[in-house]
Amino acid sequence: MSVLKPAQLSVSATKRRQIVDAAIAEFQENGFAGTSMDRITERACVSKRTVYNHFENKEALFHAIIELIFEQFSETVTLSYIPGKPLRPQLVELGRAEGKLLMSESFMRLVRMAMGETMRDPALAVKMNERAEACTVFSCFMAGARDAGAMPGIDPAEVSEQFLGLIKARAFWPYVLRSNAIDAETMEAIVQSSVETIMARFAPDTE
Amino acid sequence: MSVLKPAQLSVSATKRRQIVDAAIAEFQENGFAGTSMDRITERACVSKRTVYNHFENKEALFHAIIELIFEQFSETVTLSYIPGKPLRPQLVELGRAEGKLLMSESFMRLVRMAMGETMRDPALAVKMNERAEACTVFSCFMAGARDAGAMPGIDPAEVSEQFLGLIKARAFWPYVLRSNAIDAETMEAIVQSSVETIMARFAPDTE
DNA sequence: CAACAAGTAAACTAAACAGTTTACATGGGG
DNA sequence: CCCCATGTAAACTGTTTAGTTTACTTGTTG
Repeated sequence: MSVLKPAQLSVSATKRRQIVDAAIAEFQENGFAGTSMDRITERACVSKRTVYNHFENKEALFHAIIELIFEQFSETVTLSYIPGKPLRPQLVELGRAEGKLLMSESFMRLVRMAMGETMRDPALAVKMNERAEACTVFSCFMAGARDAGAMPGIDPAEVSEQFLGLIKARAFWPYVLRSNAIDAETMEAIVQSSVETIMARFAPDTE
Repeated sequence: MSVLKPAQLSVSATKRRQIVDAAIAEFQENGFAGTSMDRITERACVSKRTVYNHFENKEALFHAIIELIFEQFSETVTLSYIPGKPLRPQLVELGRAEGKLLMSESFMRLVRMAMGETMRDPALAVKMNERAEACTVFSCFMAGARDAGAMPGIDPAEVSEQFLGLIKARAFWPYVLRSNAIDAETMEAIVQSSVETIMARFAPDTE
């Protein structure tokens, strides 16, 4: 039992990394049922037994990977409302952060695959449910704005859902269904227009 | 070659119907890769050769079915703007029609599966792209409202996308990802609030 | 009713798959 | 320096799959 510090290359748990990387790619490209352990093995440049030493079976490998990717992305959008500063530019900033995530090729591939698998695998749906609390960031932001008097009397959950909805309607949804990539310019316009709508409804007096 | 009129039971193209029904169920339950032709055969109470007489292969059967279901649903939301009548109740009506579709169990199952398959099958993405023009209904409605002076100066596409986005953010998206069913009461509240927001932004003077 | 299109059951092929086993290699810590 | 965690290659099991073939039956139409 080695007691290596995490920063080190940990000998040949590099293997684990190779497996995980290969599995991510394969699952993203072919979904769960469409991916074979043999292909993962080959892509990872690793023996099949090694794969089964690290992960009990295909299902376990799949779940480990979903967990991992969600972890990686849940750290992306982190902003909170700063009292005193005007609301509009802060909303724009928040929208841009979300936009950046939605423009990530790999994130979108993951989401598309995961959606398709929630049907086959109810446990995955539960996992996604828990992780989907990234939306909490938005909710907390709106609560902060309300408490500071910038958006008096609103329901933070409702406003954050509407704001996210406006952005996703044009930046996320079309991308998921039709593989329409979105350029930075369009994304900026979407964010601006979404902020405009939210302000008109929930902070009409400002400005 | 029989020349039977469509209304008739067309002898044993009943078989075709059985195959299609079974395939719809299996594909919705297990996705493309997860579905076997044998299971379709069995569920259809039909011989395997019969399946292959009607559809060249699994892929062809899958595409025929996607086509079919989209056809079936593209007729659901059909409303156009009526000049003279006030805008708000008409928007509510439009929102309710969309809501009804989103509350359909079978439609949502299809969408979830289809999303997962768009990755594996680019041709499917193209097909969904074409079909997604159901959104045209919304766009035309908004254009009608603009031309009648109810929402002056708007971009119909933008408004329709925002309206749809607001509804889907709470009625569609959570359902897709987390299998959260939505009751009629909640749906009505969502429609009302979405209309409110759209009015605040794009028709503020009215009322 | 004869003939043919369409259906049936069941066995078959060839490939892919998840997961196991075997016999062997290696390299780093005690 | 020796030992054992861990890794490797490759063959193997048992199952599942898409798609074919064969020998036979049925129902509709001319």
